[in-house]
Amino acid sequence: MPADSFTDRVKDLLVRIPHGRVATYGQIAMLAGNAGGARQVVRVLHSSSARCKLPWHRVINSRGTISLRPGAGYELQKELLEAEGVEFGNNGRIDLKRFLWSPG
DNA sequence: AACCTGACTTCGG
DNA sequence: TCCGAAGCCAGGT
Repeated sequence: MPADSFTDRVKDLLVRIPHGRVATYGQIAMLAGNAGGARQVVRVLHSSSARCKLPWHRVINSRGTISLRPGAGYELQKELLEAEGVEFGNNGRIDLKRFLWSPG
């Protein structure tokens, strides 16, 4: 498989997300050079998280909430993020103003 | 090659 | 602010 595909660039970006920060699917897709490819980021996470190679828990949706449904990993992701210092609001939202990762 | 699916995003009501 | 519908791309079947 190609080494510089969109998928591989997504992997590189994911491992660059700093500890205690989060990124959105759309953001990763855009940084990887494929705006609108948010759903592909999901696929990458499936592949890599299955291999326990990437910090999949640091990826959330544009609303600042966890996309996983309760019982399907939601609580796990929340705990992992809180363990890194990410704070959740009463409604389970993360303040993207403070925790969203910026490659700059 | 066509169809299906998914941890999304955006828009309108 | 919340909900439903439509649009989106790539990999798996």
